[in-house]
Amino acid sequence: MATEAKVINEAACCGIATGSIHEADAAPDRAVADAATLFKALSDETRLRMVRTMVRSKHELCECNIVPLFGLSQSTISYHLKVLREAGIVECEKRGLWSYCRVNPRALMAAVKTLADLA
Amino acid sequence: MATEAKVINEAACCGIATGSIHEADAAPDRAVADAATLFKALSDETRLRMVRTMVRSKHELCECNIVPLFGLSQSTISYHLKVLREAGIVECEKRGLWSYCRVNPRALMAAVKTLADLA
DNA sequence: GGACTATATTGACATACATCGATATATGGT
DNA sequence: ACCATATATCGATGTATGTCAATATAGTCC
Repeated sequence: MATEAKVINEAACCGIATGSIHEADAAPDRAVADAATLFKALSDETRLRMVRTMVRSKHELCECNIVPLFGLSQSTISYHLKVLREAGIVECEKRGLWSYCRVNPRALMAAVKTLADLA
Repeated sequence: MATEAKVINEAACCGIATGSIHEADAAPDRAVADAATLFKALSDETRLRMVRTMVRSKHELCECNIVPLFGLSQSTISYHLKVLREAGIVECEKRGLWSYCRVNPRALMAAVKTLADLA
């Protein structure tokens, strides 16, 4: 029951020492599920451009600042912001009519750590 | 023509200082395109599990080692390996009938750097 | 050359995603 | 109360993606 995982013992067709393969690494779990959600949010070019714009702006941005930069409809930008929000990458605060958004650096750092743990 | 990018000067509806928004950050370019490809390859749970298995195995793995771990058809695993190869994350070497695969740590590190540059 | 095996490719299919226009919701000002 | 504006949601649509079974390709061994 320790962290030492089960190991595959059958002979491999190709001569690889199968003892070095840990089934647990191939199994689905929370870590890969979360990482997949995060990377999925970052896998769209438009969303990456939005993140880059928010990060490099000195101030938080509202949707009305963002829309004219991308040549896409307001509803599409709103959709992308929602994806980024649900992945925890972006945080928005509603003040009056406007929704002020900024990147959550801790979420990006968590992604960095996930990747670094893989490598 | 210097790296100082164009800036948006129109008045914002919401009171954000628009002078701080740089159009160039929102523009598509090679950097975001490459990053999107990379993150897209990492955005699937099965592929992340494959990467994790390869990274944590002491030896390189061939497809015949991988297929039985995932409950997916051989053609599906082959497809995922192709996606990972084309993103530069995995390298495979054909020796005889077998294709020995391992993760390219430099590619993962490049992804880490891309993310860290964003944050 | 022929039988066998590992991997790659193809075609079909269902589901997910990005996008739009239209509409709904929420807030502020008059 | 009414109107104007910012954002969210909905319905439709085309394209991309993940999956499989079947087939093709390539290498090994007799």
